[in-house]
Amino acid sequence: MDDQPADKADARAAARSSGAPAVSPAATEGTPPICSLTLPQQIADHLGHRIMNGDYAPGARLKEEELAESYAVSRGPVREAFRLLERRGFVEIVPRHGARVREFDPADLASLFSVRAVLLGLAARQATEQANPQLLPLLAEPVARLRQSAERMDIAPREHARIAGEAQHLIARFSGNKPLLRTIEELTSRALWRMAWRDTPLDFTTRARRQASAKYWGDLVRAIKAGDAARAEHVARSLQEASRDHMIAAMAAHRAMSVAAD
Amino acid sequence: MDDQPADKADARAAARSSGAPAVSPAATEGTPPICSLTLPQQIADHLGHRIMNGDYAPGARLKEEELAESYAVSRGPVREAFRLLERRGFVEIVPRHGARVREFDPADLASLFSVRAVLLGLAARQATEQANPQLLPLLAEPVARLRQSAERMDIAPREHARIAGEAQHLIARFSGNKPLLRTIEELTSRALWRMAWRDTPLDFTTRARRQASAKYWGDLVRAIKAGDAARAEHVARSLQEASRDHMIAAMAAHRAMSVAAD
DNA sequence: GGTTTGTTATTTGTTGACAATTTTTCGGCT
DNA sequence: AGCCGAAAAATTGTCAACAAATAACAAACC
Repeated sequence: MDDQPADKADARAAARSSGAPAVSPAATEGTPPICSLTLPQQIADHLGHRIMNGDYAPGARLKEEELAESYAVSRGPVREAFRLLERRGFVEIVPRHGARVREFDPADLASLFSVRAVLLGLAARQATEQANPQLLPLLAEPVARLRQSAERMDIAPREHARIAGEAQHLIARFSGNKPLLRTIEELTSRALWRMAWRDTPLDFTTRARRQASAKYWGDLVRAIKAGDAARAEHVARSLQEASRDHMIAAMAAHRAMSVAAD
Repeated sequence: MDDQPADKADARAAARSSGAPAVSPAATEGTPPICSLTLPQQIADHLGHRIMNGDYAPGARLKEEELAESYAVSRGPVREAFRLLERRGFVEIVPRHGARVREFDPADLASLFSVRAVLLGLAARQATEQANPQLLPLLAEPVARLRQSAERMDIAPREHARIAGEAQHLIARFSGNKPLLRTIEELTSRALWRMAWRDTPLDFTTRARRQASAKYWGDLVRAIKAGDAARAEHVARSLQEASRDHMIAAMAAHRAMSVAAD
């Protein structure tokens, strides 16, 4: 007696009532109005996290119907979620072949950081030129925490990275350059994804590295305070490039160890 | 006797047979297979050109159904075309309010070129480091044409701009940095759109400017040939920054004249 | 008269079905 | 046995209709 659309409707109902794989706060049917986030956006966020988590390997196909079923929605929102994820650099959409998780080209990681380095350099320069008096007070706190973290090594690597990212974001924001901010944020999300990749240690933050980084940040703050835009650019860029080189070296070492274990 | 869906179907049929506002080679029903380009892509291309042409003012709303009817397709492809155009920076999509042509913030134009300048600087540096022997021969032709154009002023401004863009693209390609190339191309498409805006003269290419530009290109080629990556970066960046400053000045002058005409 | 609220109308969000295309599989051939 | 070709299955592309949300408008109230 069950006609075909019935099972799908049932699946949706089940997913909605049992909150398991449902998008997030949709849930118990009693909560009607405030989702604020669009359905495709919720799906994109969730899928993005799953991709970062390694649930989908790079190059894996993302089938529309399959995901639509798992999220208990139709294919339309899923398709739009793909577009959002493509914009964020997580997937690539090939016209007649569907969406795939973007491949992981290790060489691109270094390239990504090189680009980010020059952009953050420019951001530091323009932020110095803007000379917004709000910047230095706001920057003081994360920089102090970074220094403290380098001295006492009492902050987890992820937290250390988060604070550094916060400081970089401040620089980008106060550059007063909207396209620059936008571009940096896009590249950052891609870079972080690749860095967070699976069993990569992510603990590139040795004591020496943290101390070097703290020194750079001190120099950068001084340059901004002095209004020396050219120096600010140079310091910010060098900071990022040093970070990049350290990361590449650490990854090479890690890889060598892995190979040796075979 | 005509029910509601009939008129729409008629509209589609009419648009298909009379090739007027149809996308492009869809047409007479007999030509089935080779479109190679997806429907949303065709729509996005066409809409993009219309936006560049000024047919839609910045901030104008792009209504799905309206465009769907004009292109004789459903709303689905139009919606996806919006997403493509958003990626290219032509429109912005506000979740529950639809798509609008992106506003024209003159300040962003200078910012865009600043970002482009540092990125092309990095591209020149890395292209020099790569030292691919194919680059210099390929670069020779457009640079020669640029120099000739500066001497004889016998090339239209648009063509001059096109050749310059071609040379820049070569630098970006031969940097061997995929994320960099990608980013530069994205920014370029946005910048060109804004430059081509309406009655803007676009003729920033005075004789003096062309000569200065040609000189920069000569320096850049020499730096690449000499393998001096740092100098290549500096020259390429300076070239773009000079171009940016000239453009800003020209636009300010143009604006002053327009205001004086009131 | 101005503000607020209820109603209507337009526009976007979502859905399920159908069509076109691609990928896979199976059979036949060299 | 390996390879090419054709049918079948699976997957994406497109469509038209329905539902929800927003925007516009009108009327009533303060």
